[in-house]
Amino acid sequence: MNNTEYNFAEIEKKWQAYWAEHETFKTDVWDFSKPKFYALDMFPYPSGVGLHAGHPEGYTATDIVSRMKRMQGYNVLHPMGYDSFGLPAEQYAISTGHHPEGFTQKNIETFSKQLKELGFDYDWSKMVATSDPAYYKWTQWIFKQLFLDGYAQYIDMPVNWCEELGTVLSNDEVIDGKSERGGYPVVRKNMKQWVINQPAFAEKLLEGLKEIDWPESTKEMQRHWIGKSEGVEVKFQIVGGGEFSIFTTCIETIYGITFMVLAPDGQLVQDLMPRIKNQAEVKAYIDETKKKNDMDRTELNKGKSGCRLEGVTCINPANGKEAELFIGDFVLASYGTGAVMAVPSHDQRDFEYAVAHDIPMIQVIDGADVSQKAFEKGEYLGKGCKLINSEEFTGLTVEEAKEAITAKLEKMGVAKRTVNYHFREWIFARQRYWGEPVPVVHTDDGKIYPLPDDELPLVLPELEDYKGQGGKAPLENATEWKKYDRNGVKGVRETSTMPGSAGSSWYFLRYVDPHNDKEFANYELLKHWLPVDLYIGGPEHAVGHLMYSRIWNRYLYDKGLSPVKEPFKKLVHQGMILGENGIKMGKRFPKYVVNPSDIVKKYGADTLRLYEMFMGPLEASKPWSAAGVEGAFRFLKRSFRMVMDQPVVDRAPNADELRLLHATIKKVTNDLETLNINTAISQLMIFVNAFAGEGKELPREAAETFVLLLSPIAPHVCEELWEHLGHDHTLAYEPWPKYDEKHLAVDEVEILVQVLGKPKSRIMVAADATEDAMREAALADEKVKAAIEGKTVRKVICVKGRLVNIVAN
RNA sequence: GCCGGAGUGGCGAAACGGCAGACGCAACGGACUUAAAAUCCGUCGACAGCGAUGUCAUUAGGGGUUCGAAUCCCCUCUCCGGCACCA
Repeated sequence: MNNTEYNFAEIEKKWQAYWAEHETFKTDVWDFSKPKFYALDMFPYPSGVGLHAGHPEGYTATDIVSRMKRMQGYNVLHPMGYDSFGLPAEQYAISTGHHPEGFTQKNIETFSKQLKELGFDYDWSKMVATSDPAYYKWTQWIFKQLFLDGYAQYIDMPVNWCEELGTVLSNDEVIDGKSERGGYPVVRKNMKQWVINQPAFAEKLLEGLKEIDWPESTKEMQRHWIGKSEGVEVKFQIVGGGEFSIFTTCIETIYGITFMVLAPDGQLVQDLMPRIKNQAEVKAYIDETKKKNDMDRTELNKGKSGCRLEGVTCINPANGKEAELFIGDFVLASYGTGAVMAVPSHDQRDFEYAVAHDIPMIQVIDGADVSQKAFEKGEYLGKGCKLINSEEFTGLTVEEAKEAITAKLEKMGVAKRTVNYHFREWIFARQRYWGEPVPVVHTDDGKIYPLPDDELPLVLPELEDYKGQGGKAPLENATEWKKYDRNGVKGVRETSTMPGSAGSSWYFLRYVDPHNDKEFANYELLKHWLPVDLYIGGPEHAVGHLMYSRIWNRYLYDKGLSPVKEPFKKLVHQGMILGENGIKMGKRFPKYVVNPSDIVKKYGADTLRLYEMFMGPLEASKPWSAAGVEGAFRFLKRSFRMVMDQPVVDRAPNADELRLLHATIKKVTNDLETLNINTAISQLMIFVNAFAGEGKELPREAAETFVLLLSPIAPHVCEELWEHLGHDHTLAYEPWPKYDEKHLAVDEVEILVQVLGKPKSRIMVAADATEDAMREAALADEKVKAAIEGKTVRKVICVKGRLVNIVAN
C-alpha cells in the first residue's frame, strides 16, 4: 500500500481553477429543456472583516443541494451577490473623505475570493451588487412605480429620530429606545417622510403565508408583525358636543365601560382642551409623556399613569350612560383610533388603571371573581360564558352577544366592523449617503416629480464631505447636484436615500437576468425561474428582509411584473455556530472566534464544508469543536486513500456490498433532499468503514458511486478521485446514482421478541414471514419459553419484519 | 406576561409509536515505530464475568394513552429565539 498523501491545498487549487476555466457552473438561463432549480443564499453585506464561521454553513447547504440537483438533471441557478449599501462604508467615507465605492469594491473582492476558496458552485457571471448603479437603476425604477401607484407616499408622520446617527430609523432598527447600531438614544419626532404603505398588502401577505414552506416560527413572527385584529369601531358622543371613535375587539363588554382613555399625544385631547377644567395637570401629563418616549417605557409603567379630564364626559351608546374621560400613555395615538373604551372587570390593563385612579368597575361576563384581577377574553372566550348586567343581552353567550351587540350598534348607525393592523407605514428614507437616491424632484410649485426613466439611474454624486451637517442628509452638501431644471421642470432633488432593505427586496428577481438594461428582468425568464426553490439564511431576517421582499414581490405580481405571489417557496434558517465555549462568537471572547480561512489553510475547504455539515442539524445552534474538525479531516483522508490506494476492480459487487451501496445511495439522496446532511454524512462514514481497509479491493461501481455521493459535500477531493478513476471530465454533470429496492431486500430478518414490552430474545425469520409464522417461531424460542413459564399468554402482537410482543401474565 | 423552538452518554448528536445512544469526538487498551506523529484494530451507561452472556438503570421532572412512548396527550421546571401596554 503506497499511502498517497491527501494534498488538499493542491487539489483544491487545481479544481477551482478547472471550474473557472471551463465555466463549469455557468447557467444558461434560457435553456428551458430541463426542469429548473433555483437555490438562493441570503447575500452578505461585504464587511471589511470578511467571512465568519457562520457564513459557510448556510452557503454549503445550498451548495450541496444545488450540486445534487444539477447531477439529477436540473438546470440549476445558484447565484451570489452583495448587499453593498450600508453604514460601515459610509463611516469609512466620512472618516477618510474617500468615496465609499472603492472601499466597497475592495471588500467585495475579498469576499469573492474567500467564497471561491470554499468551492461553491456559484455562477459568478450572475453576481449583483446593490450599490452598482446598473443595479440600483432598477431599485429606483421599482420605487418610482410604487410612487406612481400611490404606495410610496411623502407624508408627515412621527418617526424614530436618532440625533447621533443623524437619521430616521425604522421600528426594527430601534431596540429599547436605542438605535440597533451604536445604541444611541432615539426620539419620536414629526417629519415629512417617504413611506411605503405596507398595510395595503397586509391581507395578501397573511394569505400568502398559507402557501409557503417556511419554518412555522417565522410565519408566526410575520403574522404577529402584521398584527391583524378584527373588531368594531364605535362612535361615542361627547357631552356638550363632539364625538370620537374607539376600536375594540371585545364589543361584548360594552356594558362594562366605566371610563374611556385617550392618547395623550393625540389630536382629540387638544381639541377638548378648552373644556377641560384641570388643564394645568393635563398639560403637565402630556409633556411628561413626550419626554417618556425616549426612555424605556415599560420600566416606567409599573403603575398605570394617567390623568382625568375633569369636566368632560361621553355617552356609552349601548346604554346611554355617562362615562368619564382620561388620558393615559398606554393608549397609542398611532394605533386604532387613539382612544379606547375601558372595561376594568374584563381587561387587566384597564383593571390596573381603574385601581390606580379609583374608578368603579362593572362585571358583565359571568364565570369568575373580578375583585382581584380582570376576567379577560383569553379566559372567557369559547367557554360558553354568559353576559350579566347587560340589559337585553344578559343571558346570551359571549359569542352570541358579540354578534347581537354589533348588530344593534350598526343599526343605530354608531358602529362599523373594522380590521386593525399592528403593521404601519414602512419608513422608506434615510438621511444617509450610501444608499439609493430617491429619484424624485420637489418642484418649485410644491409638487413631486418622479424622474423620467431615461434619467435613471440617478447616480450618487461625489462629495467633499460625506457627513450631513446638523442632522441633514449628506446629499444636502451636493449643492449643484441638488438643483434640477430640465424640460420646464424646476426644483430641488430629494436628498434622502433609501433604506438598506430596498436593494435586497428584489435581488432574487435580478439574478435571473442581471445584465438586462431594458427592464429589471425579462418576464419570460422570471416565469421560468421563479419562485426560488430553496432559500437559506439566518433567522434574524424573519421579519425584516423576508417581509419587505414579500411586499415588493407582491406589488410587482399585482402589476404583472413578477410571475409569483410568493417569491420563496421553501425557506430554511441555518442555526448559529457558537464558539467552542458555547457562546456566540464575537468581540467578547476573541479567542473563541473561528476564521474560516484559517481552517481552509490548515485542513482545506472540503474539511470545513464536511465538518460544518456534520456538526448537527442545519437549523440548530451548535458549538464549534476543533477536535471535530480533525474528525472530519480524518474521514476525508480515509476516503481519499480508500479510492486512491486500494485496488479498484472491475468485478460486480457481491450481494452484501450491493446492499450497503444501495442503502447508502438511498439514505444520502433522501437526506440531502431534506437537508439532514449530518445523517447523510454518517451513512457515507458507515460505507467507508465497511469498504476501506488495507488490501481490500474496491469494486469499481462502489468506488464511483461513493465518489459521486460525496461530491456535493466535498467537491474538490471527489473531482480528484473521479479523475483518478479514469474520467477526463468534471463529475458535476454525472448522473446522480439511483438505488434499486431489489438490492436492499434480504431473505431473512432478525426480529425482536418482547414479553410485556421487555426485549427477551432475537430470532431469525423469513423476510416475508406471516404473522402466524412469526408468532409460532417466537413461542418456540427457548428464551421466550423461559420468560413466559407459568404465565398465560393473553395476546401476541406481531409487527411484520420487526418484532413480536407477547402479553403474558 | 405572550408566541415559537428545544431539553437524550464525558461532548456534538442518531432513532416511520417497535432492540435508545447509529455516526463522529474525547477517553482507554493494543498493533506498527528506536520513539513520537500519522495510521490501523479493539473497548467505551452501571454492576457481575476471561467470555458468549446476564442483571439493573436510563431520553429534564410528574401524570396519562398504548401490547409497547425519547417520540402522542396533560401539568411542572430549565434553556434559547422573538414580541412586548396593539385596545
